[in-house]
Amino acid sequence: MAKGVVPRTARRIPDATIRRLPAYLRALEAEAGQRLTSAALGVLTGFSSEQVRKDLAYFGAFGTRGVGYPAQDLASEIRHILGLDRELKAALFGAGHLGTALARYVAATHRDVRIVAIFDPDPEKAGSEIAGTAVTSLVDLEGEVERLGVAVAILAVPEAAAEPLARRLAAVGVRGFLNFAPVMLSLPPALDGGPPITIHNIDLSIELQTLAYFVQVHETASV
Amino acid sequence: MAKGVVPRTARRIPDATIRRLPAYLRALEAEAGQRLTSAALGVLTGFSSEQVRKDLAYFGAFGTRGVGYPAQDLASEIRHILGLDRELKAALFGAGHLGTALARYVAATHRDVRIVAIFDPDPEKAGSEIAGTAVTSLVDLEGEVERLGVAVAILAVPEAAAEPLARRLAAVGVRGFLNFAPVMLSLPPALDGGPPITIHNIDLSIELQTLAYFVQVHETASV
DNA sequence: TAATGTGAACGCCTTCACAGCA
DNA sequence: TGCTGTGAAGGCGTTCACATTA
Repeated sequence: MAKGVVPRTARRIPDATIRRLPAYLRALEAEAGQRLTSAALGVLTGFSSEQVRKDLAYFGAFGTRGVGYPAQDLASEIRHILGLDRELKAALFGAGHLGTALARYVAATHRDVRIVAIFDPDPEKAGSEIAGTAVTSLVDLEGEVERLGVAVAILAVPEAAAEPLARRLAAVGVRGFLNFAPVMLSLPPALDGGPPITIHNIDLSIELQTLAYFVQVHETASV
Repeated sequence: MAKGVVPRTARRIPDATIRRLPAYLRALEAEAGQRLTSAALGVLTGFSSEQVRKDLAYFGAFGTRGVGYPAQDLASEIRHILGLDRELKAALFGAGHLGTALARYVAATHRDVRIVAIFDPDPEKAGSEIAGTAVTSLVDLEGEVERLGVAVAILAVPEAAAEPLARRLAAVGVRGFLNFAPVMLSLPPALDGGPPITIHNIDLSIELQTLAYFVQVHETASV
């Protein structure tokens, strides 16, 4: 292959690969050494060295044969691939315990993601502040979201509130959702040929109930 | 998800199938009608009808050709498969905002999962109560866990605390972990040929950072 | 020599197509 | 007739094996 800049759209990249990139990034940032081999990165992240090499090779040839990967440069590269070299503007919905925990966690650990607004319908919460961001009522929700340029929404709201809210947000251009409510969000497939909408669901019940299965199965299996 | 050794059952059941069972169960309980076809279940859960049929067929022939599946019976069957016909005893670690939210959510929505203990090192929290369960200090952690028969642990603790804690718990027989700390837990592979340990990680950073990728990619793709 | 980058083989899931049965 | 249950086909992702190169 010709040397130099590798086209970023050359091949289709597996979702599974994308989901491993944050782990590589975390490991690279924690190490901060000069170089790491794919084997070392594998140990740090729990993936095989072949997996590490294949994943990274989708985006270009960042390593040096016989040596390994340059930690700093590779970290920058992954940040760029994930789009974390530009600040991601997020809005949080729901200032309950879950929302509060999320806001604090993001503020404390993600320089690349900024929570630009926190919305909650409770009038008693409006005006308070969580991790440096004011809690706002839902009056003029759409106006605020558009004014702030919110790209993604984090939904920490009750089950019934999630879908109507998501629809309103999708209508004003929010294209990513991190949904903690135990419902399958079904949104219209993006208005008028606009960019697709991505939904990531985090469902505690699924995790708990599948955990129940694996714990139970292993119980019977050992007999 | 953790891989885990697969026991000898009739057929090997894909992990992906297990992860869909809670969605079927939720849909069946919400409907509560007499019968549902695989197509109807598919619409409710967002999966294809073939997928629904294949998943259910792994465990037996529950449906009637030309008719569909009996909602009540199928729900019971799925609860049995997941092991939810016996109460799952869980302990929660960390009584911060996240832990509080989790405890309340589980208490409010899961009759089949019971949080039998909440542990937190903060002496000011010990003695208080969350969702009807007392918060306990870490004194005699092992004794309490064994006495209560804790099967799974929910870890809502700081990053640094997660792995040492998990090791202590694994040593006294806890076999399932739901880990919210952003670390790859690496536990010894189950002591003396005992049952395997299952770890489910819920990592907010991974979800946020991959969401950043998809939002970004679609941006460039549409131009 | 050591470790990357990559075609090929493999295995797991999903989708397809249809046989089987109330 | 209508919908389930299931072998076969197909697709996707991981693992293997090795050619490649600093």
